[in-house]
Amino acid sequence: MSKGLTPRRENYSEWYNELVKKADLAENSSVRGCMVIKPYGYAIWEKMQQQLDRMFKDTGHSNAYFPLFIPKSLFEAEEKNAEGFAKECAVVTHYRLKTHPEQKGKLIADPESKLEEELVVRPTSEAVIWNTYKNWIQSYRDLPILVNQWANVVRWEMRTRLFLRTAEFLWQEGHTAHATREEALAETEQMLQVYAEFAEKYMALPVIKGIKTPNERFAGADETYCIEALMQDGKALQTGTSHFLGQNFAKAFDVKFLNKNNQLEYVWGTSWGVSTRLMGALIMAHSDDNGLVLPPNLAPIQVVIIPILKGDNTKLLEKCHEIFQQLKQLGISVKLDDSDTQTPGFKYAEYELKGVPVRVALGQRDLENNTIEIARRDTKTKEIISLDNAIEYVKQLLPAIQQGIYNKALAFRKENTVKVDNYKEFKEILEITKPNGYTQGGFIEAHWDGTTETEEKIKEETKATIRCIPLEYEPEEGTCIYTGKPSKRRVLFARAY
RNA sequence: CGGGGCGUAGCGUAGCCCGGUUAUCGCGCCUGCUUUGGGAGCAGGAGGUCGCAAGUUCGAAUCUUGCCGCCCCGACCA
Repeated sequence: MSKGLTPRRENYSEWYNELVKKADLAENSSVRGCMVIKPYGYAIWEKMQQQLDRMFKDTGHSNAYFPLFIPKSLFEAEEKNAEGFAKECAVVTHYRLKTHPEQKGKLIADPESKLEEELVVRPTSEAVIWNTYKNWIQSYRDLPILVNQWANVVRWEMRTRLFLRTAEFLWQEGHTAHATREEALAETEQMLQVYAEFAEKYMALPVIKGIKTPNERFAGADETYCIEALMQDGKALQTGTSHFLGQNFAKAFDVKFLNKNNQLEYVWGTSWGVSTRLMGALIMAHSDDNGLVLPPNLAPIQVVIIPILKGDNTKLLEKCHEIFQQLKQLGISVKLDDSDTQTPGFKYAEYELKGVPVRVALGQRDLENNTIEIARRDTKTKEIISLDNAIEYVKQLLPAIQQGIYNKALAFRKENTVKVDNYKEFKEILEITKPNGYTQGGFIEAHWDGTTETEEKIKEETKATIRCIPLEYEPEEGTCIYTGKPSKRRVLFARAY
């Protein structure tokens, strides 16, 4: 482990890449565009999964699993969806290898094994799932269907970055079917709410809920809802989406049901997902030049105990084990690092790099004074307190850190969200680098005339896109910053990942 | 797919322009001793198809050609 990270102000994306690797979250694999998620990184993902899964179950959903491969004919069925993903699909064309006729030890796809129908590796599962739902649904009594799946998907991206954009990634995709438009819309909004709550309470990440413009909408949806977060470099990151599919997939796959009046109707659908990209959001929202900063609610290790070993450590280690047990009984995930292969200083740096929220250090001197040193990762502050209060102190410290991290991110977002009313200022804001040396742009609230042409022009000229039409913004009369045409509400612009 | 850059030990690199003993240095790794309250010190040690292939040459990490891979910038994207 080499010392130190590239500071954010020197090179923000270098900082990100190094952090992901040095904190043992993930690494590049020998497969182009695909990553290996390492145990520590996967542990964080598992914490996310567990909590999200709980929230899905609490809102009535069940998990299921659908195939990785989608026959091309099925994939084609919903035209817009197919078109939207066509350019990034991996396609299976053969089902067998054979020895190379000339080169010993080499294999080639057996030309004899060409598939009659090619298989698309799922970039998303609407096609297989709606094709299946067709068989599950006859009557209004079969509805709603509330299913989620945890799976991997493949999107052949041209440029990839660990967690933010990889050719294969892990996610969950919810797919629901409903008898009415209202019910499907309510589901779409409910799941957006679930995502927002998860982001704010668990990831300590404030998010803006909104609706995508037609241009940014999911291929095959009537409406796409999203949550958008602001990263420390001033770029926006979409952290979750929830789609109202209307009857598009029902029509494409002929999914009808008999309603109470004995009339045949198409089913209404939704789909919603979050991915391992959340890991990228977590990293870029909170971490600093010393490494990861993890919110306690998602930290695989919430508290680490480091004994300062010297001479006879029997009493010291006894005390450490006692503290370990007491914290563990409170349901805190705690690690006692009593290895003598590293010095304490090394361990401090290491656990800081890994974002462990609370560090507890105990040495001979503490035993004599009946004290203990407690350090918090988010503020980099440490205190020496009485050993008698240690457990209680740590217990209240974890929620305080969780809140502290959220508050900091929220304050950052407020500082970096501006209302802008003319295009000149709009362009200037995007180019200003803040005193910290690495924040540029941020969220810009501005009026837009509602046309795709204007949106595209602004994107071409500034690289900023409309992240969403925020749900919670009050309507406000104004004029489009680009065309001067009338506008009824502000939308949220930013440069985005 | 266009434009730029890079492949030398697990990682980061020097050497290449101007070919010539045993391929440089740092981190990491191993052993031993001393250490341990913010990334320990000293001593010793292991580790290399110089991306691959062909060519030029008495001789190639170094020059030439071809190929492969990776990174950065653009178009596409959770």
